[in-house]
Amino acid sequence: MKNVTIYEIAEAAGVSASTVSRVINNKPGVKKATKKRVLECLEEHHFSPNETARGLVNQSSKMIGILISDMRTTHHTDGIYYIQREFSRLGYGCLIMNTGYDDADRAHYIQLMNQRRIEAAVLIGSTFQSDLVKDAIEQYLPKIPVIIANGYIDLPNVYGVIADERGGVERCVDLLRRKGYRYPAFAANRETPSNHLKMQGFCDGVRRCFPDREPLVLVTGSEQAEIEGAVNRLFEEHPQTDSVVFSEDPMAAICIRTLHDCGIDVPGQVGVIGINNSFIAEICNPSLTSLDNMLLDLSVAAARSLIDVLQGRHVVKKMMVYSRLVERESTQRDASE
Amino acid sequence: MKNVTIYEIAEAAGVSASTVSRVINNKPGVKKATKKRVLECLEEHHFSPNETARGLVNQSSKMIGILISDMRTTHHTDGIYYIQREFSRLGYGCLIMNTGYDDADRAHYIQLMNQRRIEAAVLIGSTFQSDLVKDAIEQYLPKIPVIIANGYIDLPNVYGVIADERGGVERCVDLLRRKGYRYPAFAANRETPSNHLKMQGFCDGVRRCFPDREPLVLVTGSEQAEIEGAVNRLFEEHPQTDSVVFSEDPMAAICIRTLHDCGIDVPGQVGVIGINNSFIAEICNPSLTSLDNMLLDLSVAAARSLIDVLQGRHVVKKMMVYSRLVERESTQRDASE
DNA sequence: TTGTATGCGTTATCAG
DNA sequence: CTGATAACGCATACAA
Repeated sequence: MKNVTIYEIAEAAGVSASTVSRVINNKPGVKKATKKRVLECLEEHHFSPNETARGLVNQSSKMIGILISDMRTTHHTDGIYYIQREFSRLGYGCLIMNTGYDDADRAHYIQLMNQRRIEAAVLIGSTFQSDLVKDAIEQYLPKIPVIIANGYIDLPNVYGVIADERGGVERCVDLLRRKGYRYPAFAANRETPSNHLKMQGFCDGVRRCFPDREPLVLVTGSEQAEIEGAVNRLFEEHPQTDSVVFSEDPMAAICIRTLHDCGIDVPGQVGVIGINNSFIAEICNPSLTSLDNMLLDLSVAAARSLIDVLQGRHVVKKMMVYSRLVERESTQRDASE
Repeated sequence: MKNVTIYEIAEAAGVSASTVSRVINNKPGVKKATKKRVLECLEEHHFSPNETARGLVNQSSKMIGILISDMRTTHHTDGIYYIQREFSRLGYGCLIMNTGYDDADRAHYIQLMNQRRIEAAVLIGSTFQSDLVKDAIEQYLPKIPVIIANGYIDLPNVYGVIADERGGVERCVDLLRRKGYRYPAFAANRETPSNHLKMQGFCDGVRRCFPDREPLVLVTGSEQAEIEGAVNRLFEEHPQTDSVVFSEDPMAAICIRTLHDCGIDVPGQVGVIGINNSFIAEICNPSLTSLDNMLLDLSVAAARSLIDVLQGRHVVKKMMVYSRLVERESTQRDASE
């Protein structure tokens, strides 16, 4: 019960395989009548062309590869979704792989992508900015366009669109000062290039807004218990702390919960800011002020660029999408105190 | 700068292409020495086999297809993640497509999957239980194993593992009664087979726990504003309502926010239950009692089944994963009132 | 142990 | 307008 081939169609229609091929691909130079006949046979036999064979002869897989560390990190799924939809529209399939955070594994996945002869690749996340990944791209994907969402690698075939994390977080500090907070801290879940930029932005802001202060920065881990623990420790060891910027909304949400359970008022006693402006920011109580780093716009830009490259248009190699600070209740207090 | 082929390797190593092929595939009958020489050339030329060509000759794409309505619905990404990882381990690539909710589109995507000659398919979500999808499977994927996560279609090559939504929601009603709530309502975001089962479970529960009561059920839409509106309307039109079960956690979270803004106490005046036991349930304030329908376990079971089928083992055609009710603060009141 | 020839399903290049 | 024929890159039966 294998799939029917153009030869069987050809036989059924009393023509040659080439004619069938021409009909399938809407090529000119086929008599109306025969075309109609072939079309009928195609329909009747439920023919659907073998893309594998097509890919072989056309030297084109009509597939793009999407690499992501872990697609369960929700703030990236919007991007994948968008990219998949756009490329689907153009007849491309999307091979999606979760690489994890180990660079050697990633190199392996990049090789796999090459074996599938993908025509372009999207790497999602700043953590793909590493030497091993760079080497792997040079070795396995040197000729196809590669775009990094929220990152950049300096190679001829690599494009990047990055978020304005540093500037965005710096503006978070501005906001905190405007609201009367005096002792801000910054907490990241893990060490990533992206989080590093956020830390830098935070330090920039603190040094500018509170020149006498040493920026207080911590790395917590991603588990709920770790974050709760870190928050508790933070307020024990630095009781003067009156505001925290978190590298991701969920962390901020957990912080709000934790403080609430300790009887600490947000935003009255402590101001909290998250990053990504995700759904969680809306449903927090108090709702969460969050830095929207425009991850979706970023993916949109990435997809557009990639499509442009594939269609031979000139494309900016590296660009930045500006972020936007969305104020909500978690920083809403008078600048009085 | 095309990719190097086995012929070029053959030439470089001074052997024939078939020998190279044998080495690559670790087939027996190659002299140690030549094998070593070939291996060196392979390494040196950065050879990586063209999976497209392999697929053509082997009649196997080494790809599975994953169809999902919208991967932004977070409670499904865990499943995709797991499935991708398991199949990756076996050397399979995952072609992932977001189909949307239109059945005709889905049929189209199923055809696309066939063109790529995927070796198995995973359909994620109860909404794939439709006649058009069934027809499409019969027509385009009649011979490869297809598994539906949280659904089932009666076809020889289709397997299904479903969640115990009906029983689970019925137990939610039990819990509410035990906690002293008397006027429960149920709200779903949209009409899906899965939500339908939940509604039925709710009705079962109400009829058993409160025989004199007519079950109160509403469909709200998925947007935040729609849900807020529905909640407000619910308590206007049915002021006696003292508890609500929502088809998804985020809806419940929004409800908690909305009630809080109206000065209605949860769980004191109103009990709230969500479904999926997602991250949101933990960070709600009050934290959210939620029915864990074991979506991850469900995906695990689905992946296992699919792998078993592919490896020729016998597999249960249809199975159910039991749900688990996780009590948190949003229903935590004494049964007094 | 190795090489030759053939085919996988399709498209493209020629002739006719 | 249509039909042979040769690729595409690899694997395999068969010969040597």
